[in-house]
Amino acid sequence: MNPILCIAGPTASGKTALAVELAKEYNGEVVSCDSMQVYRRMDIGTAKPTLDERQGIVHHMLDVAEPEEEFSVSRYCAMAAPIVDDILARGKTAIIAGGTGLYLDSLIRGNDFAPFPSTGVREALEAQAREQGIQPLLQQLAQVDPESAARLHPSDQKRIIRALEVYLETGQTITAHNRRTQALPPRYTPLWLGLDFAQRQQLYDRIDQRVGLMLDMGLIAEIQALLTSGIPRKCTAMQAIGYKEFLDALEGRCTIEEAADQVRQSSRHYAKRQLTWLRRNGAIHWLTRTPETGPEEILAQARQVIRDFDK
RNA sequence: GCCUCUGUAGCUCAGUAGGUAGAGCAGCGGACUGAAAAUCCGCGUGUCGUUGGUUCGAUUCCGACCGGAGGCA
Repeated sequence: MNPILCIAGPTASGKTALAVELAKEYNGEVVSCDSMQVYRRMDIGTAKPTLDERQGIVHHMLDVAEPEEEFSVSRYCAMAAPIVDDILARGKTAIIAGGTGLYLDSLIRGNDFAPFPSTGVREALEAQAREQGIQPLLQQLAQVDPESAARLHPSDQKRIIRALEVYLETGQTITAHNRRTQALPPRYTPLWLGLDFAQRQQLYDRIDQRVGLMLDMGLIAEIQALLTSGIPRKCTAMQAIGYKEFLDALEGRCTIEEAADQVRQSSRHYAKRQLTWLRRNGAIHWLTRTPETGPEEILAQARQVIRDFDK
């Protein structure tokens, strides 16, 4: 069988459980692919698999950064690729499981990223955007990289700034850079499995349920502990769904119940975005659940896909 | 029981000086290459409570009825 399995799907779709079951059957190790589970001390709100849930299966890429640290796709790939290679070298199956589409694709395709400016270029551009609006920056971009300027929506400040900073820092356009990395052959060719539901509502119900569970498990206390440890409120980790909203409640901007509603809402929106990302990946074998299908049936479907692949 | 207000999209509400209606949120779709749980874009037909009447024409005016809120008894 293919030594690399990729398990994708929206939040609360059951990726963790499926990954562990398949790891047990195919002598595998799990490589988590989640932009928030990389942070230590953020366990409940990120739905990081507990030791019990891991059932003795080795999990990589969990707890590899402090919440106040900068983390990024590029760092993720730099750390995860050697781990995948090592698993394969030891003759085991690498099971890459997670919901962060960009990280998943970048790891698999072996994307190479343009250097990140260390000189405060970004801050300067952001300040300029704040003072004069994005229009001058977009015009500046149009001068050096007309393709990007045309492709990017004028409201997409974040990407306009990134495109500009890549040019200012490297002297090359992000368009040229992307073209080059896309021309490279993919680093891995995994067997893709995707989890989805026949009825969107079923996913949403699971999300609602999970948020309640997180509260019961002590999410509020987890956030308070992070705050007492002094982590800055505007670091990347604090943008995580379930954290930013309850932070508002803890700081008196809303009630706990309002925050919980907001978390459910943001999670639904997020799940939808995840599905949009995944849907364009034609390599995914979708395992679709209905209210009647239990975890065993999903596992059986997964086995079937793997068997078919081996033929 | 009487009086007043109210009934328009899944929700909250605008509006039409009579020519069959539009916002926010929800929902749905999409983009995405060093913040990605981030960031950004697109999509609005619904017996205008029911039923009579006036009118060429009613969601809009009038009546009755049925919901809802408040007030007086």
